[in-house]
Parts: sequence; C-alpha cells; structure tokens
Amino acid sequence: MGKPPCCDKSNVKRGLWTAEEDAKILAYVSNHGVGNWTLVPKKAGLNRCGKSCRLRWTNYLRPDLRHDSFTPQEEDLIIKLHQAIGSRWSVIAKQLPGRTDNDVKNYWNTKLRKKLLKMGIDPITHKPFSQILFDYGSISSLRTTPKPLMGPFNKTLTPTTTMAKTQQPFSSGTNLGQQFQFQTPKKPYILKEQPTSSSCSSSSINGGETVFHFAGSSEQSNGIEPILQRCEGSSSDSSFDSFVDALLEQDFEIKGSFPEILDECFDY
DNA sequence: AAAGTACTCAACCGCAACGCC
DNA sequence: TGGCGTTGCGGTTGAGTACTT
Repeated sequence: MGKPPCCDKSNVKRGLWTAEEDAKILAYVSNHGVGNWTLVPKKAGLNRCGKSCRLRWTNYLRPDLRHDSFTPQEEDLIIKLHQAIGSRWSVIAKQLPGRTDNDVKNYWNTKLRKKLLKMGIDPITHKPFSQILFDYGSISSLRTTPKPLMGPFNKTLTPTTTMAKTQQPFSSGTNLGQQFQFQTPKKPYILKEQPTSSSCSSSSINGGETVFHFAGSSEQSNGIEPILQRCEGSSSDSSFDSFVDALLEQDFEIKGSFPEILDECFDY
C-alpha cells in the first residue's frame, strides 16, 4: 500500500491563492503563530491542504520576505554558493535574507543557469565547457582499462539525442552541446577553508551567523569565474579505493570548512 | 490584431527526515 | 524500537504573461 495523501485532494481547493485566503492565513498566524499546519485550514476557515497553507506562508506571506528583484550581489552570491554546495536551495536561501528556497531555485532555473550557459560555463560544474571537454579527453586517454567512471569529481558524458529544451551550452563554434549531456554528482566540489588573508574576499551574507569566504578577486570575469578553491588537486595524490571513500573524505573536509551550515547535510 | 511560442514563478508532488508516543 | 503524523526539501508542472511572427 502506498503512502496515504496528506489530505483529501478531491475536497480541497488547489491553484492560485486569492487575497481573501491570504488574509485568512495572515489573520490566523497573527493570532496563533506558526505551527501544526494540518490544523490551520480548519481553524482558519480555509478549504486548503495544510501543506499548501504552509507553502503559501513560507513562500509568499511571511512578513520578512522580499518581493523585489534580485540584486547583482545576490546573483553573484547564488552562483558562488551553487558552485560550492550545488542545488541545496534552502541552504543558499538562508544566506539571502528575505529570499525563500523557491525564489532562489526559480531565479536560478530561469535566469542564472541561462546566463552561465551563455557564457560557456556549465551551470552544474561551473567549469568552462572547453575545460570539461579537455578534462574528459584526458580522463579517457588515461583509462587503459574499462573501469567505470566513479568518484565525486568525475563527469560522465552520455551521448544523447536530446538536450534539455533550453540547454544549449556551446555558445558558438561547436555543436557538441547537442551531442552530450553532462551528468555530475550533486556535490561535485569540495570547498577548502579560506585563510583570512588578503587573498580572500569575505562575502558578508546575512549579516550574521554564517559567512562564506571566497578566494580570489570578485572583479575577475564579471564575478562568474569559478572562484572557490576546489579539491580536485588535493585529492589527486590520494587514490580512492571506492566512491564511498571519496564521499567520506569529502564529507570530512566540508564539515571542517563549513560546520555551521553543512553539519547536518552530509551524513551518509 | 491574432496566433503561436517562450518565459516566469506560484504551486504541487513525492520523498526523506524529524519528533513524539 | 517501530509506527505515525508533521515538516522540510528539491524537482517538476502548468497557468498566466510577455514576446514574436
């Protein structure tokens, strides 16, 4: 038997919220606070699923949310954080006051991903496509035995006949983008802890608890150039016996680098 | 002006984690 | 310790809007 639905979908309203429904949620939260969303529809007089109410509150109605467009600084930060930790939108959103994970995710998918593609940068690995192809060529030439590509930093190029609708990574001069899609693990890179030297630009995020440190100058390549130090080099002198070993090592290093943010994210 | 296409983003879905009993 | 309800999260969908032909 499957998991029962969170509510009876046939009896609850779905789709866009009306101003009246918003007002009910706001009134309820201002009177009772946030908690136990499954009871909210009944208590607030809404014919909605509790989950839907929670989503409406967290993504739209919360008073601390910003509804203006993303600033260039926020853009830059999203790109950097995505490069560092991948598509963990909630973690990224926590570094952007007033933004939700949904906001960040949508902005990435509609704007930033395309922006990187236009610049010839793979939005998954944040590497220039030319480098990816070069790396792949190097890896292929090194593979004397038909060993499967494994490990957190490897990329698998899979011949495919169809690219995602908007994925046209090669801006000019090649049609390789139509021949391959890039498949990478969700956590492709390891961040190295940045010494608090002049070579590091400290991105003050959130005015608060957690601050990411980025290496290099923010001026380079419009700030889009991969800036974070990666561990590809550092792991090259230790041969991993297995994918799991590599993940565990990665986990250890990330935890050391960003204990406040990532502490709960890498338990395998 | 109308039709077709592309884009945006709010909302939904399903799964995993969490917390309580 | 396992069951169950709730919450959090990332991926996906689709209605509304903007743009192009």
